[in-house]
Amino acid sequence: MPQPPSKPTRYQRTRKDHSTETAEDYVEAVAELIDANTQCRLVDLAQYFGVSHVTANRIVARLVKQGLLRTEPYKPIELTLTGRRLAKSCQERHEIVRSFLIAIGLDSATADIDSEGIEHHVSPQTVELFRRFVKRGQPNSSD
Amino acid sequence: MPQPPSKPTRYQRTRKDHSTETAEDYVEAVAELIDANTQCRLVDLAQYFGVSHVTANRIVARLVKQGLLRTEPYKPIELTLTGRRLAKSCQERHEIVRSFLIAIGLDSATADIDSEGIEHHVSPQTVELFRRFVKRGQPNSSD
DNA sequence: AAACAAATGTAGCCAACGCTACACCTTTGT
DNA sequence: ACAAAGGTGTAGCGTTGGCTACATTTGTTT
Ligand SMILES: [Mn+2]
Ligand SMILES: [Mn+2]
Ligand SMILES: [Mn+2]
Ligand SMILES: [Mn+2]
Repeated sequence: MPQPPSKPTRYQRTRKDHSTETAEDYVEAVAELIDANTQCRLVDLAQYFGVSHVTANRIVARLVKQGLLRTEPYKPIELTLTGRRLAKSCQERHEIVRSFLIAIGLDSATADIDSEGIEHHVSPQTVELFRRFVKRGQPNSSD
Repeated sequence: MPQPPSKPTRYQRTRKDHSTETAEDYVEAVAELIDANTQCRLVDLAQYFGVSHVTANRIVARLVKQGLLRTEPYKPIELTLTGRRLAKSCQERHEIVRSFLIAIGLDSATADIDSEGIEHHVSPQTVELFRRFVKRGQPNSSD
């Protein structure tokens, strides 16, 4: 038998979301820190995520191995082209989720928090619906 | 100095969401399986989540220790009162998120998937906004 | 009753992501 | 130049959640 696809459960989708979540958040953070601060040091990342520098260091090492970041010992952290692209698309998606939550009436502080988790679980279809909703204010009629 | 609260980053909130996610999903699943099938066996849970029975077993053991589930060897899994309450509130929150996504135009299959991840990251304020949005039907209807 | 199938339990492995403690490198200030 | 401070690296530990392999118990079928 040629391996029936046996569609993954929705829980498997959520697990997959979580397995890419760290990479997404880190490249996004590196991009933001470079943008705001001209460079991104390990301590900056550790503080940004509220973790120890050891945790940040190990994660950075893995993302280097995955081709998203570039580092030299004791030097600031840089994005590869792939990393920069991923950061950009994550920032856009994140911002759409955040502004959508605000558009339906959430305060911006809570929107900051909620969108940080939600952003990794929205399908392209959902992002598109959010985007349209934000753009046109209220309506979401079918068109 | 008396330890300034030093508000947790939004990433710490997301990590906290994830740390309670498994418990929430499992009690919800146990409740649904009992409701649909009169009892919940370990294999049912393993299949439900798409994991091995070993993984399900270890998680069930931890939830027993946490007072959410009750088990006897080789017997079906039961909810404690605390577990049943948690299951109910999670089911309600999950259903609000799911029906909200449908209300803004998402197909129900994708809503099933997305809501499975999103449900754990919505603050009470956001749930309330979702609930109101669903209640007054499409945004065009006024009340 | 015996055999077989299914469910459950247990041992032991791996990876991710937290941490502390300590060592080493770099930068800064005197 | 050198000491202090700060940033980085590494060793080692804990928890969670995946897995395979194998043992044991339970249920079903002959
Ligand atoms: Mn983000
Ligand atoms: Mn995030
Ligand atoms: Mn869920
Ligand atoms: Mn999540």
